[in-house]
Amino acid sequence: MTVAPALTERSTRAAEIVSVGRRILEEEGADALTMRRLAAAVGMQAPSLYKHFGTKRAVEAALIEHGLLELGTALHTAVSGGARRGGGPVRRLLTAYRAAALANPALYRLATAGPLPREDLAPGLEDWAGEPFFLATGDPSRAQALFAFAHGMVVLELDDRFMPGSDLRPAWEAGTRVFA
Amino acid sequence: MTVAPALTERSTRAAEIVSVGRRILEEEGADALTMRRLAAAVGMQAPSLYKHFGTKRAVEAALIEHGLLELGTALHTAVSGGARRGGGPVRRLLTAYRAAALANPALYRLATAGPLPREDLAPGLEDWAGEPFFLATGDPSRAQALFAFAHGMVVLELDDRFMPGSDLRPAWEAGTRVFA
DNA sequence: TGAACGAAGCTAACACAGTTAGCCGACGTC
DNA sequence: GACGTCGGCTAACTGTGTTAGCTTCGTTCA
Repeated sequence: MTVAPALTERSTRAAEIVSVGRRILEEEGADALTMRRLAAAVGMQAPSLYKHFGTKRAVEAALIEHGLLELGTALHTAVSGGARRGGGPVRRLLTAYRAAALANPALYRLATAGPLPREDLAPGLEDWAGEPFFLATGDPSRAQALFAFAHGMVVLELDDRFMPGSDLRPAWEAGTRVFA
Repeated sequence: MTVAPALTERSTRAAEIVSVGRRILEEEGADALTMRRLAAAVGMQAPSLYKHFGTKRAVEAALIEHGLLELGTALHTAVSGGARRGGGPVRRLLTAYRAAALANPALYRLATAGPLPREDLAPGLEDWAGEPFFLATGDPSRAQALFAFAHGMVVLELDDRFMPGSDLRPAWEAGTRVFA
């Protein structure tokens, strides 16, 4: 369970579409990820996209795979990185989680908010990406609670839901202390 | 700060629109809350809605006010409800939070996910609704962390993001113990 | 009493979203 | 050489939020 699952295989053209889609997502935000916009960026007309992906959700599912893979990679290395790095596993996990999420906000939201198209995802990927929470806590329920805290912090920060201008490091610190 | 702020005043027609909108939201979900659908339900054409609300976001802001008011009310009574009820303030707060959120999932999401149109909200409402987290913890950073945990749990549960079929009570219990 | 005016409805229309139908050229295979 | 699939195209449909412009009704004011 410690090696990342392989992503769904795609033709080179499909892979190119996903890659361009990701660039749009990061550079222009989720609203810009439109079938027409995506098609134009890859050099075709919108309906032609449907020769490669059955629906927009399927394109998003491919992007979600990349998001989960990167997030999972960051969390696994953080948790398994031994005593060399500072703090216990919970602290390292939370630090890595926040950094990975804020590095690609749009991809993070796509991958973690809204319903998950599990049938379009590489098998085992979701479990693998979430495994570090169990590794850091040693208990399924605590893992879920810790995941909820981390996701809540990130999503509330991205949505600017905390009091405007408040420094969030103490809140992360409070959560870290409480869960460690 | 302990009495709920007054909501934005509205004409009777505008109030009716909001009330109908809320019914649609709860009975048919967020996707069904369409300007045409809403207008039809209230007995008019879609463009006529713009005589009462400048934009769909404004209608949603009115609904958000109701959501924040109800959520805040539930949290305040939970926190201020003395030793009569079981557990400490954190436990009572989290229990009330989950119950209020799951009672009206669509309204909860509208009120807590995505960017908040603060300029369209009754002044003080947001602060007041979030105050119970401070009252239960006595510390701003712990309050933010606890809020993040609660919101994360609810939103992940609503999005069915936990392993399918998992009982979430232990996770809530773990969070409760950790923050109490 | 009548003129003026604002509030609140209407229809028509626009731009843009995802998506479908149907056509067509290039390519590989029997 | 025929055939079929792959991957592109255009045209078009439905549904979204929203705007422009017209009308109608009730109120107000000279």
